[in-house]
Amino acid sequence: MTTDGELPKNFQPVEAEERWRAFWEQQGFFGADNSSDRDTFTIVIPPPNVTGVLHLGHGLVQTIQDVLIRYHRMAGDETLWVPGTDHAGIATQHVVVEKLRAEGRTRQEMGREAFVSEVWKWKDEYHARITNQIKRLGCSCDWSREAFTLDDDRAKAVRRAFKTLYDEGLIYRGKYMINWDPVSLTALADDEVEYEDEEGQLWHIRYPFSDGSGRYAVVATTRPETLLGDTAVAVNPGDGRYTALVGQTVDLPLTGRKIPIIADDFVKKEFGSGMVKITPAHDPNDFACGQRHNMELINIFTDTAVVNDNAPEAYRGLDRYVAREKVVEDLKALGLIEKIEKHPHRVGRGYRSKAIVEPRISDQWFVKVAPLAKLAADAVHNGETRIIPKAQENTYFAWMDNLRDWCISRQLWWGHRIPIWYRRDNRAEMVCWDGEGLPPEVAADPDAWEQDPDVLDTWFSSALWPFSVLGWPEDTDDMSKFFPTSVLVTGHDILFFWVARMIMMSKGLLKKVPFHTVYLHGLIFGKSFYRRRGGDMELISPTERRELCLDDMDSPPKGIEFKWEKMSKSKGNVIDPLDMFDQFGVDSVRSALIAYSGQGRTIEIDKHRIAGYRNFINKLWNASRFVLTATADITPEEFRGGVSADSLQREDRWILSRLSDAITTATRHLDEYTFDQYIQSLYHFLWDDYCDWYVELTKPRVYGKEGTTPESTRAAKVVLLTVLEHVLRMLHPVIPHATEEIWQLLRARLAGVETGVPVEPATLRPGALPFVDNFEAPSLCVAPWPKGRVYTDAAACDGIDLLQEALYMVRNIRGEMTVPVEMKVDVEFSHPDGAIRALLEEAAMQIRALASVKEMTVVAAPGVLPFASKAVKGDLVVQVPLPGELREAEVSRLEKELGKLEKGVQGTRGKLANEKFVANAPEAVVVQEREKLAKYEADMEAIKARLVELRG
RNA sequence: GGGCGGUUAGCUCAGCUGGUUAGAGCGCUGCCUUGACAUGGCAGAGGUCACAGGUUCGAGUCCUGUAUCGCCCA
Repeated sequence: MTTDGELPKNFQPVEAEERWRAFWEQQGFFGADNSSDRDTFTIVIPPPNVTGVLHLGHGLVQTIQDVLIRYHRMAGDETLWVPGTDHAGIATQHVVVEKLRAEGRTRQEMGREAFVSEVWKWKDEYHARITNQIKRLGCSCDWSREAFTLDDDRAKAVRRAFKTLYDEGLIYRGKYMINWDPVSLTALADDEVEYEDEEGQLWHIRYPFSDGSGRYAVVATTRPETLLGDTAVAVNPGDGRYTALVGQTVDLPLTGRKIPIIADDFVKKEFGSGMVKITPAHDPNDFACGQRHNMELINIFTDTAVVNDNAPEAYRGLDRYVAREKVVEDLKALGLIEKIEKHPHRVGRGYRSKAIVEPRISDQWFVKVAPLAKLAADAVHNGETRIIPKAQENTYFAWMDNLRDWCISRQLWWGHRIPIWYRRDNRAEMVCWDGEGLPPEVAADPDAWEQDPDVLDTWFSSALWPFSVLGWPEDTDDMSKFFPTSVLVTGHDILFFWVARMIMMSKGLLKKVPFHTVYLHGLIFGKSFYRRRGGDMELISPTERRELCLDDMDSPPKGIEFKWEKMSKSKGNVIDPLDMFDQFGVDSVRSALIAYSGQGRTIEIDKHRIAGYRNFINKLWNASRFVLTATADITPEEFRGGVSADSLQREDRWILSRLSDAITTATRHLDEYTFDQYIQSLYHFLWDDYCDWYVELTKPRVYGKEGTTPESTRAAKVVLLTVLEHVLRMLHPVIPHATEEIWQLLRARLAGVETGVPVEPATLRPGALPFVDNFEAPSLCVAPWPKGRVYTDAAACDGIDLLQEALYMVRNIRGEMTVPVEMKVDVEFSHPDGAIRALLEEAAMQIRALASVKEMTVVAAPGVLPFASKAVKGDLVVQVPLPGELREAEVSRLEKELGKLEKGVQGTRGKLANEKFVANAPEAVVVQEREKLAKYEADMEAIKARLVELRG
């Protein structure tokens, strides 16, 4: 570590991050104690998939959690953050299958066991990558409690949950229509299908009536190939056009089958001709209709969506889209296509494989969700769990009211095996077993039984996550100490997939909510660039984007536009967090993410904003560098001794008051989950109040300029250190590495660690500086969170307000009149109030330093000067004598000033002229307006008078 | 088609229960390498708060409608 004599000019993030990460881990600061008697604060991580690598969305969700966790740890809670990863059944199986395919292997020829062990290898590699990335972010998880959704303890929980629900009749098996993914070869739940509007066609097909009349029933369909599985034509019973036809039959083309015309309410009269084909085995609505009419189910596809033997020979073995073309061709040849129209329609795709889903009848396991959904909806209604932002609660309720049963079986090998054994000679006889190994019946006669080959939906195990990671179903100390957990942080896109199901399972199995608060953040979007070509927008490829250096430009060149879109590799709009870490440091990325977190559903992140926080951290670093150097002579004893109240100067009392406010504000924002405002409030406190004002105001004292006493110098130094130390503590949750780095430098200097003397709170001594010195803690991450509202000095604040105003008036003149800094000016302040004159006199040294002033005079009434730039604010008048040639510049400056005042006066005068305003508005508001007007008018008069003087 | 959310400075966003001349960061203009910081300092320009009505003494803020973008659901 560098000593503060040779601190680098800029903060070096990468090296510091590594060092402090190792230190925190070594010291075990992040382990939680389930035997402590402190209040708990618990978060269970949304487990990232082991399929991929960290993206900025992970960065956001982990940072929000870490901010909460670090804050509560500092605030003294027994704090636990459980990390872990998700086995992601379909996604992971998918990538491993692809990898095998590239190697010329298939899972079928390998066999289940070999394949699964192959997936475990993949999992181990990616798991290591993901966890390292989470650690790189600085996350303060308790890694001793890390869990994986497919490990042994979680398997126990899954079996117990399954058996419990099975015994209660909430899990059942049945033959129903499900969404079949013909690439992943598995069933999907309803919410695992993504629908998108695509340009399709509507084929109007003639079905000849069987009566030989030569007439046709015309049906419209978006999927002509399914004709091969049709079992009826349906009309609406109220459709007068067709009432007479019901009961007759038509000849189903290409198949030689006759099918009936039936009446059913679900048919829309307006769709096509009002007659629709019914394919009960390949469409959910038709399936329901088929059930009502007791129809046969003709499944015409294999599991890879190839036409099977239930169809006429000519079509067998064709892929569904090839079959479509042939069916249409054959129908055309027969003259049975009436017309073909363009028709946009919704196509469902598997959310992992992106394959078009085929509705299909099959035997699957389901969770009966209605009773669980009611429990889950009630939990939010009655406030046991609250959702932030509140608007999302409506979305949640809408979903809970419309849930269909949840298909939980997946025809995969990677996942929790369904804990059901069937008797081979009678599959209706089954055993559900939640213990280890085989159920006793099966163990007694293994050959007579076989286990269900399928695995459970990943979300089934994820739904148990908040309690399975704490040891449920065992009665563990972690469960009794840390459950229910405090907050769940996740993206609003998995409110249903995951959040709702956790609440359902937790309420259903444990009769408790899994967490008291759900905080939903937005999704991160990136900038994609397009070139306008005619009416079309053409995506600029990632390669060209790099060549043109579009990302480094502030605005795109002519002809190129950008759009914010969901990040995707193909669009080239992905911001790689690891790149950002290398470029700007982890703390900057964390800060930017937190600053963005207040936004709604989409977060449009720009790397300039990350750079902005890099600058902020650099500001913090340099302020600290200055303070450390300037206060090098302060001993631990002096610092711990504090400062007596009477040696505090006005600016000290002001900054301590401001610090008090900052503590209250920052704490409130963290408690209210307004993270953007938390960091913003500290940003301004540090940069504006502390750096721009306090540090500058105290410089004359710190440097011991004439007129300062040693006691005043010492007070300034102690306050500089005290405020800085508090800011470090408050920023630590979001900027953990840089703050620890600086805080440890302070601690090494001030804690008196070499003597091992415990630090005594300075607050205990009357009249002493009322802020506690906290260097007892070995690390900032376990230092106490500052307590708010301990110090207020209104008079000091008024004084600094006036001083700032006075300085602003002089600086404004300097700036507007373009007076170079090196040219020192003389200033005359005038004010009728002697107390204010005294205040200005006292601040003379500071005013000279901060406004480049040579001679400063303070008088009761403005003097007559040869030529001076003049500013007026109420009773305070500032005159800056300047060379006569600036007369014109002064006139235009004053005119500009006058214009500003005019704008203010107009509004105010208008209000006061309105009788109704005066009559109806609260007295305080009216008085305020009157005072305002009086001030404006007075200032205007003064400026006008001055203008007359100058012109005359 | 139903539901929800957004529309505030060139860009990205704050703005709580209606009441100072509507704010911030980045970008922009001018001056400045002054002994923490040019990843900086000081000063400055820039907004009819999407549009149209309404409620009110008073609307960025509340209500209705329109436009537009986006998300979810059918």
